[in-house]
Amino acid sequence: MIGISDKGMTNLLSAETLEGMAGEKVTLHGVIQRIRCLGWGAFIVLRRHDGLLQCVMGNDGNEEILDNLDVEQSVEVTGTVKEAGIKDNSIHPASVEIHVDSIDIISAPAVQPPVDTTKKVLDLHIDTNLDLRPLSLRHPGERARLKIAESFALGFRESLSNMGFTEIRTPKICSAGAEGGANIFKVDYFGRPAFLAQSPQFYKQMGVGIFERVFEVGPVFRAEPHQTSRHINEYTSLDFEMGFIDGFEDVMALEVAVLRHCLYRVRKNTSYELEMLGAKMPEIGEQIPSITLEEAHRITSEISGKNCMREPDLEPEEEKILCRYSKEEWGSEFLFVTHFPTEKRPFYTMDDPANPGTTLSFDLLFRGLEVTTGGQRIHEYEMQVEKMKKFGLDPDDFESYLQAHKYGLPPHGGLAIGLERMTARILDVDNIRLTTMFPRDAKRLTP
RNA sequence: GGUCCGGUAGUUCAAUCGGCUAGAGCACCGGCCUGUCACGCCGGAAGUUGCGAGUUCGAGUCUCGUCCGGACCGCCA
Repeated sequence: MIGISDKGMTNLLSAETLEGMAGEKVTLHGVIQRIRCLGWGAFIVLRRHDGLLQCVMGNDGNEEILDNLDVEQSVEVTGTVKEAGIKDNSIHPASVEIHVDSIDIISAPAVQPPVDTTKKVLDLHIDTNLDLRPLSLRHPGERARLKIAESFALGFRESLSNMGFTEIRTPKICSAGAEGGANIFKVDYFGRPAFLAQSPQFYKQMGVGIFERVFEVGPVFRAEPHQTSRHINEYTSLDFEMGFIDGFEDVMALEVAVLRHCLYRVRKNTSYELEMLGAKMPEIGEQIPSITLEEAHRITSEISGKNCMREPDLEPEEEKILCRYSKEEWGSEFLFVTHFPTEKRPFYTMDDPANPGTTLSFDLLFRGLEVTTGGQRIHEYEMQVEKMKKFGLDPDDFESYLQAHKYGLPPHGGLAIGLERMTARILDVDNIRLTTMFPRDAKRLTP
């Protein structure tokens, strides 16, 4: 037997730690991101867990080792931390650098990278980028997007956790789709048909009966064969569901609070990445404006000159017009749109008793794109059974789900935020695939 | 599924009305450079123009077929 102790674990020497260590000798690891050779020596930039670190090495007596160094080698460096004023905003820490005593190659790539990841801008065709994802994501700007998405999701978890929500993990292999639609992936489950989850909706509602307030960060699957820059077939859904609401406005109010914290967390945790990418973070003022779908159509009809009044939903062009309008008129880059028609919303959506034909539901638009859908759900058993029948669904097919209603549920509602879409709009990235680590679309199953 | 656009060096892009040896940046290789920061300077190598057929004296360019991709639409909690 040997004992494994957590004492004496490797100190990762974060960028912040290194900034306070001028004059000290350190040994650390990294991967060579780029090398700039000058007559007297070289600048060796290491890619580390939390940024890029500049190392400096003179030629004298080092000709052979410098000659052997190459990008993407894993190295161990020993040297002295020195003050530096580095202008390149992809370097972090920027206030110090390492004056190298020795550098050892621990591991080297088998072949030269097919694309240039050493430059500030990774200038790749999207298809090349996605084919080479294990490599292209090593580029500081590419991986920064994933860090920002991570921080946003972390903010989501933190804020809900602090407000008494329980984080749940629900099955992704299900016996029926949450929407009953055709856009669902079928899988073989020991000879029985099963489906990949389109949404944790059913389980969130059951969760309300158990914990009152629940949330989940997880994958959802959509089998729609659409080919657009804002759709992928597997994405990360930030979901919550809460009991004892007075109306769907409570859900929207909570989203305002959650978003505020998510944006705070992104600013706080990824300021280096935001600056490197030149991101313009949105601000949330006192409130986020909210309009009904009818008002929305009136506005877009006036602006575009096209009559949109009879559209049951918002078209992509309308979403863009509305966001521009919201920013100019109300100073908000976020905009709620409420009261979507009954037939455009799933069967579990609560109808608005005051406005027949519409539902107590909302979308949140942000910078021209729908990033959230939510609303109040039906909590009474009989009402839910009736609406299923109206939708042409057989309640018997949803027996296990309906246990939640049958045994009593408080009035409740919730929402889902698309993480990759949110990240793409924060960073002004055109294609959602570029804010996804390994995107899945109709034509892409690898890497 | 529909409409439009594209496929040229490892990569990102040029190539005028169909006309000279298909060019350039970056990467790569060689040389130079005492603080770079998308370093700089000099030189070099690198191509079955997605694939197949056709028209033509001549095709990256025009036509047909085929494969692959992109944008938008349909669709979309």
